[in-house]
Amino acid sequence: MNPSTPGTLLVIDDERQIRRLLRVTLEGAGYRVREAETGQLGLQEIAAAAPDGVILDLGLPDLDGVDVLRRLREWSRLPVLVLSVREAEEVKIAALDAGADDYLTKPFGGGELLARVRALLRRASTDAEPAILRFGDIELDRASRVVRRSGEEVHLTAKEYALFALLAQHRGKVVTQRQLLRDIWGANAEDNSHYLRVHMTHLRQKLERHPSAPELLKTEPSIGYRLIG
Amino acid sequence: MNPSTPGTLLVIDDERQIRRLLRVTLEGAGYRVREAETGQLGLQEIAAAAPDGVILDLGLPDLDGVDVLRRLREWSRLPVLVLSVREAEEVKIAALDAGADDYLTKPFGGGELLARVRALLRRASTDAEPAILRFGDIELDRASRVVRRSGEEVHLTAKEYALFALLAQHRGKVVTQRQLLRDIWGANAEDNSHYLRVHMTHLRQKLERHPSAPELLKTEPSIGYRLIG
DNA sequence: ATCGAACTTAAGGATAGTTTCAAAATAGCG
DNA sequence: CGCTATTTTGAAACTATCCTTAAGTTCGAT
Repeated sequence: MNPSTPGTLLVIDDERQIRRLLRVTLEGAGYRVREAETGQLGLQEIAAAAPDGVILDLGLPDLDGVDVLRRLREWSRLPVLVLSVREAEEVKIAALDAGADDYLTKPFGGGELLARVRALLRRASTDAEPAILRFGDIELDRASRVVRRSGEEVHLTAKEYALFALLAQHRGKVVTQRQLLRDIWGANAEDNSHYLRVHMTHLRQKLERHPSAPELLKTEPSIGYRLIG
Repeated sequence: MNPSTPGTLLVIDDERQIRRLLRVTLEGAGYRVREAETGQLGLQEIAAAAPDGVILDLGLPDLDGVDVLRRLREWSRLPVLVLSVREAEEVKIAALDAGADDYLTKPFGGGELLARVRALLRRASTDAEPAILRFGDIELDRASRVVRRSGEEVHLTAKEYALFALLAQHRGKVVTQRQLLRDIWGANAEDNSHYLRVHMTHLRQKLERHPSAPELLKTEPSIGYRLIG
């Protein structure tokens, strides 16, 4: 938003055309841009110039883009936006797992690029959330891991708490079954949506006024659940 | 809108007459116009001159117009308006599937051409997709996966939401039935256009002021649907 | 005008998904 | 080690959503 401090970005890409496209687009929006042609040089540049964010093409000749990312993550949380071609799903996922903050599929429009970059840098600067969240007469105290209902403490089991906390973190948004399962039970339980259903029932019985007509913990059939806040 | 920056357009057409007609009409409205006689030359011109949009005739002698489009889409999302004769439904659909942004049937009036071109460029300039899209009194919050109508939340089923979100993503441009079916139901449901019709009816009943005279969700008979935004 | 293709709309049954209860397995704690 | 709390598993009833069928409508073409 503030054009005086949009920040410096490092583009790591071996194709000159793409580098030029990125430079033009980003400088047009007020960012300063540095370039590196290989992963090796990119890592050096990061250490030397300390940019505010990195745009990393996954199709690099020397190091695999994912490797660059892994190495970087050994010592830095610098925001990284990853670039890939549509087909490379595998690579994209590997990159996200290795700590990429976002990805963009080639070909992309200038507007989309800028939006992603903005989001990338914004996220990096503000990720603090208050410790106590309130939803009607329910409150979640994340600092002490306690849930209260009209002031009274409600005992939740580990899974119940994890579920509630995750939904609370995304208050108002639908959280997919897959996401819930992956975060709480791990990646290999992604199909056991039954777990979710059972624990959701328990949660409702502890937190809802009328458990069978929930006002707080809503179902989105075949998608996921959502906490109304 | 702003006559000082209407942009440069590349016309790719083998018929001199049509090129002249387009040039006159577009320059009259303040656009700068470049021309290319074949698909081959057109692609070169795009790479060299970087126009803001392309008007592509599908009836080219060297490359099939659809091929030109496919090649272009390998590296660019440049807005493309496609020109075809009324009879060539197949080709038109193929072009839209290959990534054309809009189409115009020959013969066409100058006013219609200009309106489409304006829409084409406007759309391209604002593809910094914000999380919340607005269409009249309807808003689509993609982050939360929620749709509101005059502020009130409207509940959409999974299919309805997918359909609406897909159309919204391509606001203003026709999305082919095939595209919709493939994206939402999967590749093997490409013929069941009836699914679309039923769910579109439901969507209209939830979102339109007068469901049987839709202002938002328009039908393009035998092509697809289009969300006016 | 009439026809046909494509579309809209309504309604019921089929299906996929959800809730709920309860019992079996597991984990955690004294 | 045994007890309890928790989680997982299983089964049944229930519900929302989706698909299908069928009738009516629109619109361009013959």
